[in-house]
Amino acid sequence: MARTQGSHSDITGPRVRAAALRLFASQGYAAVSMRKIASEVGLQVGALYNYTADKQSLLFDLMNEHLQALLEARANASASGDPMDRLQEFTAFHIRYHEERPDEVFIAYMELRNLSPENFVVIEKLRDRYEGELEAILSDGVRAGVFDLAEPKVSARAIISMLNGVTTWYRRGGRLSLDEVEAVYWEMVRKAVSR
Amino acid sequence: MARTQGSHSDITGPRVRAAALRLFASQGYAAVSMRKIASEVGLQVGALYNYTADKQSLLFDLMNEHLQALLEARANASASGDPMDRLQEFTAFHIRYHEERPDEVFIAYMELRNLSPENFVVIEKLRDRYEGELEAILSDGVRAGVFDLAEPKVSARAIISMLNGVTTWYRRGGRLSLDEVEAVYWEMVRKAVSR
DNA sequence: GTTTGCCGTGAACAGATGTTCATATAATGA
DNA sequence: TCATTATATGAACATCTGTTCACGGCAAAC
Repeated sequence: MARTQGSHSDITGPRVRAAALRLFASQGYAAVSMRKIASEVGLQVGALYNYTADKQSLLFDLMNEHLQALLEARANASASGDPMDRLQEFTAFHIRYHEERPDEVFIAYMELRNLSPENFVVIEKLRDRYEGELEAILSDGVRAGVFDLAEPKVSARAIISMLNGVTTWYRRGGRLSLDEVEAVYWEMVRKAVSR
Repeated sequence: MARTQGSHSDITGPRVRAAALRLFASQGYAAVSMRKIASEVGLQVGALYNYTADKQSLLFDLMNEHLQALLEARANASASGDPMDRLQEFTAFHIRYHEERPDEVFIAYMELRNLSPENFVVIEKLRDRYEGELEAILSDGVRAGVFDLAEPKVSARAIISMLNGVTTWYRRGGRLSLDEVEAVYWEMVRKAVSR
């Protein structure tokens, strides 16, 4: 037997990545075998290696693409204006962007330790760049006298942790709409940074 | 060959759990084999089964003991008084208790998906009980007019997420002392819940 | 209509996996 | 001193692991 009718690289490739994403997110990188990914796509194991050099690259590529897309989306959305407006925009952006990509986010925060050392530094740098944007907003606000924060760097981490928590419990169709969730979190963030 | 001189169950047992704890925390449950745990303790694999029924029980026992101890520590420390004092006490308690047990905390939040379904519901219930204590403080505060929160349940989760973040970056001997970190977080929590 | 090369299969590899068990010794209690 | 028990070994098990590769058929290019 050989390739079945109508299969093409530009279809199978994304399907492999999508399957890996879903499986890594739900069971964890180490618990997912290449054979599980293959059978999810409807292939034999060997065929996966037409689309990835190895399992590690599959993980790295997923995280890298996610963070690249995140930074790009930020670059396009980034508001100018006073720090309070920028902070609100950042909060809303983070909650919405992450809610739309729960699997990517989950992997990016959970599977860091399964990256090879070289891959880890790459991903860490991208993550720091994103978190640095929030820190810059907070520092600007402190300088302008709008925010009252002794340690903007620590506060940035605290806010990111808080916002990331949304993805661990929020489910569409639940008691609260995403608009309502966003409003609750923004109220807390706004008050937390104000004097 | 058989058992080597001076080995005893009440020494080896804790050593097995300690090794499992350290390895699970640093590499993840799925990535740690029973042989790795055994060699960390200086045993052959088979001997581990004198101390645990299987690998899954090892994980469950670690998480269960951690959460039981956490709830017990809470029960002893729980302050009465007005909601603001109770919230401050909870914040300080959480940061300190978790900082002292980074491995246990890490496992309790990261390895939930590697629990069998039956074990998961047990652990989830314990975790909900802990988070419920914070929610109760917030609800009391809202009732008393001290706090201004539209959704105490959501706010409780937000605060827990924020506080948990400390363990992901805080390291002893860093730029900030734990007292300083605690102060920064408490300022943010206090302002976030106030009107 | 023939050739080319992409995209699969299926088997093989060397080693790792969780778990069980017959066996052997050291420590304990009689 | 001897029998018992607790605690370890080491080998075995069936299965799974990531990765490689010779092979073959399909579809497009000439």
